[in-house]
Formats: sequence, C-alpha cells, structure tokens
Amino acid sequence: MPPKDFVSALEVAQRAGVSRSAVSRTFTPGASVSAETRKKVTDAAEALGYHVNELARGLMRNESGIVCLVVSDVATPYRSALLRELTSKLQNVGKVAMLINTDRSDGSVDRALSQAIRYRADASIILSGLPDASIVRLCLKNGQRLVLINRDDEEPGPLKINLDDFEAGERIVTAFARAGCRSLAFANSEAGTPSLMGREHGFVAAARKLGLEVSVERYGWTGYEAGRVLAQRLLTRTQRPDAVFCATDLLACGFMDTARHQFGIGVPQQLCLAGFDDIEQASWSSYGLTTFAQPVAEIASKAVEWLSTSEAADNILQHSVRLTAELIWRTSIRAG
Amino acid sequence: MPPKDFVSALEVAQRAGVSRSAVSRTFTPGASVSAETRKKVTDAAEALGYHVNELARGLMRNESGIVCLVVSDVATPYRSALLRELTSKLQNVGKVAMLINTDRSDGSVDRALSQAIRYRADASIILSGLPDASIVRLCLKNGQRLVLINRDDEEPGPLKINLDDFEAGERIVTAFARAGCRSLAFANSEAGTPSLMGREHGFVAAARKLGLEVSVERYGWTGYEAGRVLAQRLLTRTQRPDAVFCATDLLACGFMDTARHQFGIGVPQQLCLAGFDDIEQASWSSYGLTTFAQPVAEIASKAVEWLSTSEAADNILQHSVRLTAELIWRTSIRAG
DNA sequence: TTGTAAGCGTTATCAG
DNA sequence: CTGATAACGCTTACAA
Repeated sequence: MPPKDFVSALEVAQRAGVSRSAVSRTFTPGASVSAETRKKVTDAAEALGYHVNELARGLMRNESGIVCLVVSDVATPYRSALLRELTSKLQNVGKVAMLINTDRSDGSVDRALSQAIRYRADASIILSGLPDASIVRLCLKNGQRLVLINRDDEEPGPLKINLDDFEAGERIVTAFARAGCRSLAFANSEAGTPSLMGREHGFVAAARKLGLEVSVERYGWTGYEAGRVLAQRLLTRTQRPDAVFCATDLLACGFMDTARHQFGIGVPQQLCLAGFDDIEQASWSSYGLTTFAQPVAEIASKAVEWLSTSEAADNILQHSVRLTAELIWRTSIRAG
Repeated sequence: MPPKDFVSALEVAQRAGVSRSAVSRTFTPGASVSAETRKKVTDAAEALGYHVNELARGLMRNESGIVCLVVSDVATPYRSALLRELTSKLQNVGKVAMLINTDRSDGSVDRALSQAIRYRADASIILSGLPDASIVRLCLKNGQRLVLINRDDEEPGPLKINLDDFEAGERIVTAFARAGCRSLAFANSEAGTPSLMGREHGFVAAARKLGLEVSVERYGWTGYEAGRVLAQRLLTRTQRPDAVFCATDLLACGFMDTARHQFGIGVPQQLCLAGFDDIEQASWSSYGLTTFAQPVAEIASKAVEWLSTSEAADNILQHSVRLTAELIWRTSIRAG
C-alpha cells in the first residue's frame, strides 16, 4: 500500500482553474456557485478522486457530524435491532455513528466516552442500560445534545424517549385475568431500571386492583439464564403461579424453556407467559411468545428527527416523547 | 443548553503559564516534558475541563484514530456478537469505531462509505456479508488499511481472516456417519459467500468419499425464515434426508422448528441436525444445537492486533489468518 | 458570483 | 526541555 496522500481542495481548484473557495462552496449545500463553476469543480474533483476532509470542516464549523451511540449489551437482540435502526437512519440524514461499548466495567468506558468528546461529537444517544448519570452530565457539560432511551434521568436538556411501561403492566394483567389466571407473578431482573420497574409496578397495581394474587421475583440481569433461575424459584413454590409476566423476552424464553423442559409444565395450558420487547425469537415457533413490541423504528425516527432539527427550534419542541408498546398476541396465553 | 465553547490548548497554556507546545507535548504519549511542566499543564487542563481536539490532531497527524466497521445484518446474533468484541477491543487500544450499516440497498451504502472516507478513517473492517468488491477497492484506494472477515477477495493488501469452513463441512459428515445417518443434505442460502460455499463443498466432498447420499438445497438469505422454507423442501422429498447440515445456526433453528412442529419429526431421533456460528440461541434448551463456534473473540483480537501494528512492520506480517471453528456438541445429533 | 485573507486547534520543525 | 512559527485542509466574512 502506498501511504496514499489525499488530494486537497487546493489541487482541485488548480485543476479546475478556480479559487479554493469555489471548491469549498461547491461542496457546501446551499452556497452560491454558478452552474458553470460547479461543473468545472465537480469534474476536477471526480478526476482527482477528491473527498472533503470532514476533520478540517468540523474544525471550522465547530460541528463534526458525529453522533455517538452509547450502548451496553450490544449483542442482545433488542439492542442490536435498535442499533440497526439508529445507524441506518443516521446515515440517511448524512450523520455518522460512533459506537461506544459500555460492557466492560473497567476504566474503558470512561476512556471511550472521553474519546467521543475529543472527537467533538455533536450528540450522544444513550440506549438504556448500565451507563449512569455521570455519563449524562459529562455529555451535557461538553455541549453535546443528548437522547435518552428508556431512561429516567432528571437532568434537563436531553430528549427523553420512553414507553408506556406502567400501562403495559396493567394491560397484561387483564389479559391474564381473561385467560382465567388467578395467581400472578412478575419475573424481573435486579437491574432496577425505570422501564423495568415501571412494568413491574403497573403489573402489581393492576393485579391488586382486581384482587388477584401477585408476587415478584428478581434475579440477575435481563438474560436467558436469569430467566431460567427465575423459573426455578417461582415454579418450586408451594403456591405456583399460573401466569408470569417477564420483564423481558430474553427472560421469558429462559423461563418458558425451563418450565417446559425441566418441570414439564405446559405453556399455555398450565401456565400463561408474556414478555416484553418482541425480539425476533419471540416469534419462533418454539416460543410463540405473546409480548409487547418495542417500537424500535419509531424510537429511532424520533431520536434522529430531533437531532436533525436545529438547536434554535429546540425550545419549541417537546423534550419528552412517550411511545406505546403494542401487545402482540401469539400462543403463550390461553384464549379467554 | 448554552452552545458550549470548548477550551483550547492555548487557554490551558495561559493558565499554566507555559507555551501551547508544552500543552501539546503533555498530551502526546512519548514526548519529552519535564515532570514539573507536565503537572502544571494537567492541573490547568483539569481545572478548565480541557479535552484534546482529535479533529485538529487528526488533521495534523494525517491519522484520525477512527476505524470503520462495515456491516450488514447488524441485528443478527452472530454479527452483533462480533461487533461487540470488535468495538470493545478497539476501545482498549484507544481507537474509535465508526459504524457503517450496509443493509439498505439504495445509495445510502455508498453515501455512508464515502462519509467514512471523508472522516479519513485509518482503517475499515468488513464483517462479511453483502458489501461487494467495489467497496474493498474504494477503501484501499483511499489509503485505508483493511480487514476482511470471512471473505475471499483477491485484492492484495488487506488482512484476511477466515475459518476452516471446508474442513468443518468434512468433520460434520463423519459425525453424522457415526450417528448412523445415511442420507445427508446441506441446507444453504443463496448468498453464495465463500465461507458458506466452503462449508457446502467440504460437506459434499466428504459425503461422496464415504459413499453417502448427499443433496444440496439453497434458498433465500441466511435467516430463520429461510430455514423454514428449506425444511419444507427437504422434508417433503420422497427420499427424506436423515441428517442435515445447515450453513448457519439461524437456518438450523428455523429448520429444527419446522421439522418438529410442522412435520412432527423427532430431532435427533429421526433427524440429526447441525449448524454453524454457535449463536446464543443454539444453546437454549429448545434447540440444543450442535454446531461450530465462530471464534469471535479471537477474530476480533487478530483484527485489532493487526491494526495496532505499525504500517512499517506490515510487510513482515502474515496477511492471511486461518482460524479453526470448534465443534460444540449438544443434543441435535444422536450419540454414535 | 467570485477571489482574497483570516482563522479553527493541533502538531512538527527548529532554534535556543 | 522549551518556545516561536509554520503548516494541515477547510470555511467564511469581506471586498471586488
């Protein structure tokens, strides 16, 4: 590989026989250039293989075009689906996504984030999960716009996108009741994020109101393995629940698998189950999980849309968006 | 939000009572600064909340620290697992990941990629899949280092990381034979990528050598749904196979589900099944799929390691790495 | 519409 | 080891 040198606007200008500012203007949307000049420039640029240097441009404009995506558990179905939507929509509006992984708990998170600040990212989108409030403050302090998905931070300024978690919890209770279930349980992780707790609270509240038995069990993080453990615990109780709402589809898959394969319990005949997220696996015929769909496409749209809007118009806009999670009926709850 | 202005090295220099070059040196690993000066600078920087501007630095150094990850089907389990490893390891060596999604087939791919070039990414890692050879050439032409995972492009220069796909195909044949299977089939997608075809060829060759019946069926892309269709086709044949190797775990899950639920065929009693990738779902108790594990961590290590090595030492290094996929035994193949 | 010139925040070079 | 000074490639008044 020849350590290729890039061609600069100056070289393009010389070949096109115009000034370097003409070149600049040609590549700046909405600048005034005559059709003739523009053609000369684009031809020269084409011939030379010129690409605007965004580093230099960002330096001048004080705006990098970079938005950084802060995410833990990227490899998880829901997260990666959200990531797909976000990157794709960001690309469509000409922005570029920088990915920050917050899985590892050593200093690498801080390092990565400060990396993002050093690149002068215009904005950060935090896809829920681990990252704590200090990250939020750091971004804000460095002039980034911020989108918080399924979080509940108090800081003013960022756009907050949330679902109707509480109501979802309520809705599923009526579905369980209609199926004739009398003893309900909520299977949660110990993560304790607002969205998880919202589902729990809505569920418990609605069950109480209907005079149904409810209990809550929490364990580990929101993965398949945790679902297995939760099933062990709930299904060995003397008073076994006949309906369980799992805070997450991953939890629900683990729960269903151990109910069926380890305890030989029929789902939905002896046990009704529901989850949340509508990950791809929920629709696989081994599961047929009825669940609430995260409107990932809509979440991504809202986020990107807000980021594309000018900072000036910002005050007019809502800083909080509340989307509703649609209940997808499959076969893990008996017909009423 | 106050449209925050960043503090520059100049301001830090003034507060610390040193020259701006002293500040620069302090933040350049391996530059010579006295301990005293360094302390003055770091103190001032801390107080002011200074962060090096990588845009400007990249401009000078002609090296951005950005490596871009080109990927289609991010939301797929194997891809997202690889993505996790890659971003995390990139972070550890102080580089930053830019994500390019090549799902949509309209012009957005080209736009996104040229975006990456405009940011002067030092390197690109192409995680298999759709992107065609023209992308490879474009990266190379613009002086980027390139890592190709599970591809087979001819271009010289890039680091190529591949698995022993052909041998894996062979190995699984002996496993099937040992289980007493006599009529084999390979379920593939129509994608026709080298790694997919490698598995197919190894499988067919080994089966022939052992004098076993083999057939191949190809359909769609490598997802769950395609697996269902492939199962429809293969299981309605007059001569039904008693062992099927699916090119991908996703394919295998779809295949197994329809075999069991739609055709009532017992796996592994009446039909042995194997996949490739070892995605998380393969280990779920509804599947228990025996499969080949993609060594994602190792793949990521090799890639990042090669990128961290200086361009000068480049010639000495191998430009092609061949990793082996370990066979993970679970319960979708009968005991011999 | 076009060109000239100043500046963005760095690092590299070169005296001291 | 330190401090001027010249790049780096671009945008944006300002003047023509």
